[in-house]
Amino acid sequence: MVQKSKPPSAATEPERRSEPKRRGRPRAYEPEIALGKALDLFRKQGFAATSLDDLSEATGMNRPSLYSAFGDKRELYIKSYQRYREDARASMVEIFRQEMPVRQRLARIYAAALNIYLSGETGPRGCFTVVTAASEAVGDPEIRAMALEGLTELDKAFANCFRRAKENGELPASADPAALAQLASATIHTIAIRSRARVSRKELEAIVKGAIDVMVGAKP
Amino acid sequence: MVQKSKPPSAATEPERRSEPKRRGRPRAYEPEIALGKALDLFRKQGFAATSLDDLSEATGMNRPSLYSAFGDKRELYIKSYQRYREDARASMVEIFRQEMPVRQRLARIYAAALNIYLSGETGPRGCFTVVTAASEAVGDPEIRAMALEGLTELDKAFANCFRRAKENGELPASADPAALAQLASATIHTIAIRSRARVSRKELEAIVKGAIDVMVGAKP
DNA sequence: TGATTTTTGTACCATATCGCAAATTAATCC
DNA sequence: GGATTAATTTGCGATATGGTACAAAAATCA
Repeated sequence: MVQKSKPPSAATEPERRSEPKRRGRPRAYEPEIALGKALDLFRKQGFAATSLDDLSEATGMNRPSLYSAFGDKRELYIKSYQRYREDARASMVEIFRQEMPVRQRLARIYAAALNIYLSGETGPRGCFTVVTAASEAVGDPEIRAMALEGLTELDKAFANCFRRAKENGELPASADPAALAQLASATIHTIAIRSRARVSRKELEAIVKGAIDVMVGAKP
Repeated sequence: MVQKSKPPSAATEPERRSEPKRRGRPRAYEPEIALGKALDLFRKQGFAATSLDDLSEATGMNRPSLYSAFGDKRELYIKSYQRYREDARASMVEIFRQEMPVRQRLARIYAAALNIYLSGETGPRGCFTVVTAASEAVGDPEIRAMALEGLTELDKAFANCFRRAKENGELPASADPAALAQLASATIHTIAIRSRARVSRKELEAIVKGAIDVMVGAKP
């Protein structure tokens, strides 16, 4: 029940700035990587199918430690989802910010999404929002709010992207950024779902290419 | 533990043709409606979160009866999914078959989809494939095969639809039916997901309209 | 009526699950 | 070194879960 054989010495703990010299027994785990392991499990199995024993084994923490660190199962699920959203946002925010042609921007966003969805040792992990959060959303208002936030955040980013493209003359004046954005989001959703059904990366990339062609016009 | 207070007399059982005069004690349930109740539950809660007690209560059958009729939980889940796909196909096959303008055909397909996704007494039920089957698909080859089948079946129907539209001159010669089809499927998937997050019917219809406009051109 | 057949109803088993309490260990503070 | 603090470990308990055995019930057949 140990996360790392090597205990975190002062030298091997670069993130703790100023070393606050915590009082009691030191933690045998690092919260961030433990949360990452929990996230992996929830993404793979969903909420109900993931037991505390599974989580305990994956994180290397026993149950009381899990509770003291993250609260009960539902809280851990929610914290995992927050972490997922932060990671996903981090992997895309730069692509949305930098200046580049729409086509390239879209291609890079979808490449980032595919990397998130297809990674995983025991099979593709898919998208947290699509695979499990949407499922829990009907019954849990807090999860529903987070899922909605995730959906609209992506819609807005895409809408912004198409609006800029229109201003740059990359899209015709008749283009509707909001409608295009929702199609762009829909493409994200469809590859998330298909990746769960183990559709190959190649096919998913073909879907992405076709979608981009329809949205911004076939490459000249 | 009774499905209907009125026992099925010979007169009130129109579907059993020729009345084979079954030998033993008559069933207290009708398999078709019991399967429908199980389907509702699985759609709402997914596989793991649905217990046999839940299923027993919903179907009005006790567990031994459930087993003798449908097998274990996984088999019941698979039979529910088959039933769902049959129902979904039935609600769309005519729309795909009949002769009508693309725009109208798409509108009617999406209306049918929304009816499936938004119905439900305790909240929107979403799409079986998207909400729960995609989740189980990574770990279960049989479910994965069914999910893949459902996805490609829809893709093909849409591709066929766009191919005909192109032949009829409703779409430009440059249109790519396969790419459009995958976008049309993606739109199905996105409204399935959003419906689970309780996005209103109005908003979903707006998304559908925008998607149709992009796919076949804004209405003149 | 009595034998046969099929389904139902009750009860049960072994295990899994969530959550927590109590004792133990390892660090710092004085 | 002893007190204090915080995390770990072990283990428990109440309940839930998937699955099944077995007897009672309700129909047909002879």
